Amino acid sequence: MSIYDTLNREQKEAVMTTEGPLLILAGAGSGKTRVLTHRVAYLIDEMGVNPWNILAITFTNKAAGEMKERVGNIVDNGDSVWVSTFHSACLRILRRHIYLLGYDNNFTIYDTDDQKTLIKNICKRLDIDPKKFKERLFMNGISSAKDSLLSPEEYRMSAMGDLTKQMISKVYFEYQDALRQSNALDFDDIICKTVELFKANPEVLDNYREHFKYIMVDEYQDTNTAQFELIRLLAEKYRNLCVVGDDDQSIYKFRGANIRNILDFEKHFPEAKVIKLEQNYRSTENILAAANAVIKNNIGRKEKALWTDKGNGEKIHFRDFESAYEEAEYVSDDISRHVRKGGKYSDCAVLYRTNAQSRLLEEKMVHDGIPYQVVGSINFYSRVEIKDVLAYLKTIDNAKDDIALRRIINVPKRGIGATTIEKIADYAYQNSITMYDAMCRADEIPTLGKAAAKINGFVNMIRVFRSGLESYTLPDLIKAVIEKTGYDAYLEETYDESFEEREENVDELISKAEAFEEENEEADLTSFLADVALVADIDSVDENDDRVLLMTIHSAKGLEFESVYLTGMDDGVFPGFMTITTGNDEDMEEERRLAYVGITRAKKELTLTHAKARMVRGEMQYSAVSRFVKEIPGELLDNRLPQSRRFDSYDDPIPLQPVNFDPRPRATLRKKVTRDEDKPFIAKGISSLNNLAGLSKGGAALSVEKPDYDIGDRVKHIKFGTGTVEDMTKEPRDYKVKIMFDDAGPKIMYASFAKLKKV
DNA sequence: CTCCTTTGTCTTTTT
DNA sequence: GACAAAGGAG
Repeated sequence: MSIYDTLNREQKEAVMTTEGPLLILAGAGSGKTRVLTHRVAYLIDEMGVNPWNILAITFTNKAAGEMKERVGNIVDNGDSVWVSTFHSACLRILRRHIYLLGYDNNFTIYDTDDQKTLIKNICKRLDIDPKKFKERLFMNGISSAKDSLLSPEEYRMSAMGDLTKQMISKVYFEYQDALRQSNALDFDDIICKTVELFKANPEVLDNYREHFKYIMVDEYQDTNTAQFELIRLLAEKYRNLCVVGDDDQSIYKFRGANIRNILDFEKHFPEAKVIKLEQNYRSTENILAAANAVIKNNIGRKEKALWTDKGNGEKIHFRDFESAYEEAEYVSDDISRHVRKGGKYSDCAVLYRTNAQSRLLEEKMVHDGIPYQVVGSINFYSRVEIKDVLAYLKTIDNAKDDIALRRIINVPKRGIGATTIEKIADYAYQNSITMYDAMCRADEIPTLGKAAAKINGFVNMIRVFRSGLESYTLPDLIKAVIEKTGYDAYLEETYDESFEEREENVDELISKAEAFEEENEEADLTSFLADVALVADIDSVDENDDRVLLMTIHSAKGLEFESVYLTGMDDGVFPGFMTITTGNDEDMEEERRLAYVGITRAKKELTLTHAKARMVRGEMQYSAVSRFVKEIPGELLDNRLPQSRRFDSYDDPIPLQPVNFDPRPRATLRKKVTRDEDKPFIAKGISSLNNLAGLSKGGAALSVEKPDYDIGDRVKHIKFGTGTVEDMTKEPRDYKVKIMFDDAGPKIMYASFAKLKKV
């Protein structure tokens, strides 16, 4: 009996088809990870392929690590297989060869924040009105140009007759120049510079073609044009390319993912063999039926028939709530119940469409003492304090990085203000040198005056760090930076409330540097910075922790849980308001695929929740049950939808508009709200809001009416306990109350949401 | 140059 | 409700 006997017929066929192009259409939960690992093992053990000749691309670092581990469990010399993400694989290649494109091999990586800062600076220099042209527009424009491998020149050609595009083209040129000047690459560059490298240097490409004779790509449906081109270049010679994907799970169009890559695979590789994996080993029949019922509303997909032998299982739970607050309460309570029955916290995942929705859930879990981890929202490495420290390291490592330099030049404060910085930037720009080089010549810049002394001090400090680079270990270097710059003290005086947490984060960074040195032989500063730039938040999840995971559905891709809560199943939240109003079918289909991904994360239990009202950007939003819930046959749910809604067709726009929908531009609406606050429209909104918050009991329906407590009264809050009302001010829409809580200290809150009870 | 307040803006998903 | 930018005072 061999390890391959545990595979089903199709899986076995996929594992044993080692030569030529192969497309594996792997439905959700069909065991594709097993297929991939076994395929690697089979190549090595049975086909005698050198592990070094295998390249496997995964979607996250975490997935790469897991696959490496599993392969290592099956075969002896699995270590030399390249298993990594597109970005880390390309990074490894570029570190060796990018000098051929005129960059230094110790280039830095710009994340989205850095990108934005750079574009902002460019816009300022080009005198672009930020009100008319938003940075976002340029970022998206440039990014999608790069995703489709358009150089600034090519983009300019395509921009003919389109004023906005011409504008983007201008910025794109400047942006690319600035990146080169700073010896930096952005995320997209990591891929497309590799393609550029291969195209410009056939001998390098050939070298890697010989290296990677067998290539596998996971989550193929989410590759973009640049990634496809990269793979095509590498695989063209030996044509041993195996891609695994599911067109129904393509959810990264916004990031340039091109669903045609999977739909047209057989056109690009006519000799390709196609294998469908349709048996689902993850979910019960009910969950699968729900997923199938939703996804079948999409057109233009590859037909698949997922099935399972796991039996019906429990019905899908559907719960409808008056407010997002109650929704969070239910989810939290239900998880507690699950644990009381002997389950684990880590069996459960709470998923939502947008990161902002995590807040209420989190509060509730803190309150109930449920251990949880929020994945996403703010990546560890994008916290300000971490970015600051990293900016120091970047400046020490690669002094060409202007963005990093600008970040720390006056943090902590050392008396170098905005005017001085702009003078340096101007001088640098005029002389085509980096800002750091300009600062080294501070005495030659006439306009600086006495600020020059401060700049010399800064430059000297960086020089000292740099001279210590040889002798310091990474953690020591970070510690030295924090000490010499007085960064700890700076944190304490800048963030009076959160400084402890921030200091812990910095300590965490030091431990990560320690771990990095242990794991890597060549643990130099450059590679540490690169490693850190490509870490996704999901990579930090440890299965052995018994915690509930909270994350977006996007982050949950590739994961599975015993019990999944899909929260915020509201029309307007999921699918998003924008998708509904623009009426773009493609966008709606992508949202639907996202729903499909969410549903299919569940193994045994699936709970869908909807809240009739929730706060979105400070305003109450009312919504109907998500159309995706309505696409699930009623008999699969344990709780029928409310009759009136259930049989509404959602083609009919009127009943499904959020109650406060108003076609006027926001600004107009807002002004009106503040000016005549007791128009029926508003009054109605507020009173129903009060009902939802459970405040109508005392008869005080309108929140503009005074609460039943006053300054000096003792009140009780559900989370903060008892306290004394210190101040109360009437605002147009609500009362703002300041309370000194006995335990939690002073808080300012709005009366209608605080749910304060007089004691 | 720095600190504070006020004003305005907000499509969401991430390597 | 959260955050960045802008404006004004010290």
